[in-house]
Amino acid sequence: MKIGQLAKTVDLDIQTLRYYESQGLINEPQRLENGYRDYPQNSVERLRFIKKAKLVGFTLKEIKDLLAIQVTKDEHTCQEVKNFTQIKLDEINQKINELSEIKAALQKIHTSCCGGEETAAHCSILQALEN
Amino acid sequence: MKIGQLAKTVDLDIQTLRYYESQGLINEPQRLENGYRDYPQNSVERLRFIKKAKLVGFTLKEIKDLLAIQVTKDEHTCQEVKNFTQIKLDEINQKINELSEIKAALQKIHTSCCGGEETAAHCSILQALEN
DNA sequence: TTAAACCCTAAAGTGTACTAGAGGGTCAAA
DNA sequence: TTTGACCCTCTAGTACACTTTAGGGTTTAA
Ligand SMILES: [Zn+2]
Ligand SMILES: [Zn+2]
Ligand SMILES: [Zn+2]
Ligand SMILES: [Zn+2]
Repeated sequence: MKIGQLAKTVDLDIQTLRYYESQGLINEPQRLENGYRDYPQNSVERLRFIKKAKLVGFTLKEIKDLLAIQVTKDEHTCQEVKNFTQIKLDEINQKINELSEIKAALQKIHTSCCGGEETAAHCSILQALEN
Repeated sequence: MKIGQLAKTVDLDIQTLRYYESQGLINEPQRLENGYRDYPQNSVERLRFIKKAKLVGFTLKEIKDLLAIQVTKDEHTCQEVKNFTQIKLDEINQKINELSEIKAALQKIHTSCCGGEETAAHCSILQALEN
C-alpha cells in the first residue's frame, strides 16, 4: 500500500505519516523499485492504535513506549500497562484542578465588575490584578 | 533598581525580564552610565500584574492588551475589560470540558484492566487501543 | 590585584506535533 | 506527448514562552 492510500485509509496527512516514521512510531516500510514507500497491511492497525492513544491524551513519546509494550505483549505485564494509564490519569486530574483554580479566581473578579459603559478607572478587575 | 534586584523582588529570571521588555510588556528602562538597566519602582507592580494575569490564564499577548487598557483606564470602559475575562472564562471552560472527556475515556479503559503481574497478552487497555 | 558576582547584546536552542516549501522524479490516461 | 496526480528528500517555519550560549564589559570585596 502506497502512502497516499494509507493516509486516506487512516485519515492522516502524508507528511504526518512520514513524520511518525522519522519519530520511530512506525517502522520504515519497504520500498518499491521506484523508491515509493510500500506499507504492509498492519500499518493500518498500528496507526489506528496511535490515533486512539492520542485521543485519550498520550503524547507521541508516550505512545512510542506504549507501542513497544504492545508489540511484545508477552514480555510485559498488565501492571506495566496500567501504570501508564494511571500516570496519565493523574496528570489529567492535575490539569483539571489547576484550570478549576484559575477559573474560580477569574470568575470571582469577573463577577465583581459592573461591565458598564463608563470609564474603567474604577474597574474591579484591574484593581484585583493590581494588588 | 538593577535587573538582578528586580528579578529577585518579583521572583522572575533576569532573562525573562529582558524577554518581557523585548515583547513590549514592560517599558525600556533608563540606563545607568555603564549601560545597566535602571528600573523605576513601579516596575515591581507592573510585573506583579503580569504574573497575576498569567496565573489567571492570560497569554503574554493578552496581558499586553490588558496592560494597554490598564495604563489608560480613563479611555476604556468596564464593558471592554469584562469582555476580556468573559472570553477567557469561556476558553477555560472549554479546556476543562475537553480534558474531562479525555479523562472519562481513559478512566473507562483503565478500570477494565486487571493490573496483575501476568503477561499483557490479554490486556484490555491494549485491546481498547487496538480496536 | 584578582576573583566572584554582576551586567550587556545578539543569536540560537528548547519542546510539541506537525505543516509548508523547494526542487525534483514517476506513472497513468487522454 | 503532455498533463495531472502521485511520490521522493531535505530544510525551514509555526506558536509559545522562555532558556542557553557565546563573547564580552563592570563592580565590589578580600
Ligand atoms: Zn465598572
Ligand atoms: Zn469593571
Ligand atoms: Zn490483565
Ligand atoms: Zn491489562
